[in-house]
Amino acid sequence: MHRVRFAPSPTGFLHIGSARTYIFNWLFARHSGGTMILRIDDTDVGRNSDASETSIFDGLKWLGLDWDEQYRQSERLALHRAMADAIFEKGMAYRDFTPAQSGDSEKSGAQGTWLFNAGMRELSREQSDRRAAAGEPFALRFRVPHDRIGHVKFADAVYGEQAKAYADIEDFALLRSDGMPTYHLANCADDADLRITHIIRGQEHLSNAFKHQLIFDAAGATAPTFAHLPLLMAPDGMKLSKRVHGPVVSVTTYRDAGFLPQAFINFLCLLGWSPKNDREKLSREETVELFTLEGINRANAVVNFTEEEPFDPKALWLNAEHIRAMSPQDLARELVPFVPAGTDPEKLGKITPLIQERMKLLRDVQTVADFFFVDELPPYDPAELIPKKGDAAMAKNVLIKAREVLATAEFTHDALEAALRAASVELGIKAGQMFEPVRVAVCGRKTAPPLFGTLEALGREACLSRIAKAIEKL
RNA sequence: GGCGCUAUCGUCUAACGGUUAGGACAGAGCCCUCUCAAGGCUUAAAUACGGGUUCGAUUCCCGUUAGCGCUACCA
Repeated sequence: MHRVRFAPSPTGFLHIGSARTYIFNWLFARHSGGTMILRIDDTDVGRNSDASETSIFDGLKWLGLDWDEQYRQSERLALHRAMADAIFEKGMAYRDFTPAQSGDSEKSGAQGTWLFNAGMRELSREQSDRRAAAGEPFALRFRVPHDRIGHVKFADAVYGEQAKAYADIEDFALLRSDGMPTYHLANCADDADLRITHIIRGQEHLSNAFKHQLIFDAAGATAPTFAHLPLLMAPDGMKLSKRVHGPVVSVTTYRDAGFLPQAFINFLCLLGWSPKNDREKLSREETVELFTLEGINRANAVVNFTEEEPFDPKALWLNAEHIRAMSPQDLARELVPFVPAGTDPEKLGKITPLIQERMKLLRDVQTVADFFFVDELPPYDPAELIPKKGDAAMAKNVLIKAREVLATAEFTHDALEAALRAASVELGIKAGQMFEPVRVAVCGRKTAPPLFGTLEALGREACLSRIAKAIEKL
């Protein structure tokens, strides 16, 4: 039985990279009939925030991907310390009384890898105990066997066999001087305790996995299978970050713009994973069915966005595909939050099929169908009313004729079309020349949904009054 | 700097060591058409570079270059 976990730290908004990690974990669990675990990794007390946690839950709720068990890392500190103690008692960790390094002073120093703080590794147990008993603060560090020849090894389900020489791994911290576990320790202790079978997470942890392997080994636990995921990059080649790339990296931005959850999931899982059958648009069920770790590739993927167009064109296209695939009834329901409050559901039901294949985002209803929701059309240039190869006089004739015809015609798509086409014949003009002024009069612009359905949805009264107003303009 | 990872059209990707290197998005053009879409057709566009191994490398190996990640008492 596979057990996987998503373990976000509540220190920022739910990022699309994190969402993708969640999605892959979820797909793996559901595909294999396993267990999905949500674990809030909140050991960094200073940086945790409630807003961040809310954002994570909101985001996951919107995605609609459930989980089976939930934990909070901060409630499991005893477990973490027990593991640290066990490792310490085995002599595989030691106390480091060196005061915490102030910031990134020599972070990118050119003098090779830092391995440990001089003098601390060799402290005798007596000395160490005495200083600790005296209340001197210390961090607990893993005693990496630097002298040992050979490598720490593990098989990554995505990246294959991994090996790193003991001599290249620094004595990382297990416990901070305030007694709180570090990420490495807490992670491994929890993963072991929760009997996690597969750790599916971002590639930024690939190098950390050697340390984690060391911890699992030291604690006498079998390490889960690691499966690292290629990272999401910005178009400028940088790692996506809220700070430099803004709201495009936040899941709620996609939700608020009117992405369908499944379209968003579809887009994200195609970034770094392929069903290998040229399928692009996938339903949730199909994705679960097709998902395997073998389909994950190794190169980072870039999410395209610009100042003008904040969403990846492929994400937009997929969203449009999913929108078109919905029943108009379902779509109308999704549209409700994007439409003026109090919009008549019946009217929305009439409008929806007219705009369904003209939308990329749900919020597009506001620009594509705006004229349905106002009593009075915003001002437009009367010149717009003049049809191709025509003049103001023709426009006026058309509108007067249209007003006459529409006053009596049955207000259904087919009847309307027949009536207006007949009218154009009567006037001796092309059908297009007939439709264009009517469209502008009724919609306030030249590009709009199909005319007859629009007239029908708008209703006789509104059409007639808008045409009358247009005639006045000429 | 050290260590790790990666490299196919602009982007996402496909290709038992043998294909005219395929698909999709975005672009261009045509068709359809009451405008706009949608749809159909067409088009342009890639194996980073250099060495091997092999009858034959996108595919395997080595090097170079480039990018990314880690190198914290953040995660």
